[in-house]
Amino acid sequence: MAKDFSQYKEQLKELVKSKGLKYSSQREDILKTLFNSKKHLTPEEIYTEVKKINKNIGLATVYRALSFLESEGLINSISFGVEGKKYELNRGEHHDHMICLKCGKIIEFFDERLESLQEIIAQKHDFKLITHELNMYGICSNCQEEES
Amino acid sequence: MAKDFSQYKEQLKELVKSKGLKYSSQREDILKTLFNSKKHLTPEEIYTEVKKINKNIGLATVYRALSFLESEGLINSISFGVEGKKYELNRGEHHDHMICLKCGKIIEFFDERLESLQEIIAQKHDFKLITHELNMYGICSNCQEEES
DNA sequence: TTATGTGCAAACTCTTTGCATTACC
DNA sequence: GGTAATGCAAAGAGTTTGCACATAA
Repeated sequence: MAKDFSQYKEQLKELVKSKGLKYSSQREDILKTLFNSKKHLTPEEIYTEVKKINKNIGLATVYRALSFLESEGLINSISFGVEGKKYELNRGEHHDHMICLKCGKIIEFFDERLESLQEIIAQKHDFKLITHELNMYGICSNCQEEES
Repeated sequence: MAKDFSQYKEQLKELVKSKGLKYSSQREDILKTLFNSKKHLTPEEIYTEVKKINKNIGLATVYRALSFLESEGLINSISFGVEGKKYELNRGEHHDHMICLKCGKIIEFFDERLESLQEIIAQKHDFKLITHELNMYGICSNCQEEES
């Protein structure tokens, strides 16, 4: 069952309170923008989106909020070769990415075998695995059709 | 058997010739710097290194050479969260990376099971896999000892 | 000789920071 | 009322580009 936005909002409120910080509508709006997005967004895209709700927000606030939210684990970022950093809401389900080199489409997937295999490899190197990032680059099925 | 530098130099010469371009000592020096390095280097670090051989080289030349060499597959780049893009010589052996979050150490590894599993997953999504990048983040064995 | 490659500096893009002001607790 | 958060503008870092000159073919 997917969480609805009020649960993320609650999470943010508790986090802010537990740290003795203050709640702000800006951080909420940014979180909501990521909640509503089906794809990964750049800081610039988030800024544009949030402005539709709150015309007065500044780009610096977006950057500040993003690093805060990421350091607290409410959101995640991925960085692909050329396109720079992109953010997504941490919906509590780890996944990896396939990125189409033609159209830029991002396919999210999860495979348990991949997870456990990495754990085995880490152990072999006496490495304490905390997290990982797997990006598979190639051509998505749509673009393959267009090629032929 | 590991290749020695003359083979990379030859590869560069042939590439340049086949494209109707010109050979330059700068590109060679940059390639040699990557050949001699045991770790991944940032453009700035490469610039500093190359300057020891060729005092007159410009940073712009380093950037231009790096994107040329990368687009031709002679070198590879990886980009970790904060530290930006880093380059390494393509020694013809694909590998993935473990990155220690404490000391920044990079461990290279290769595991065939990981490769074939990705191929299987890609097929399931009708995705034509071309390349991938797997970064595992955690604590290396040295840093684990220090912790306890 | 002629086009590519280079070095330098300026331009650009992305991100961070300083500061006065606003707004939460 | 006191402190964190914001908006703005300026500063920084990293990278790219324009142009005149150097150099390989």
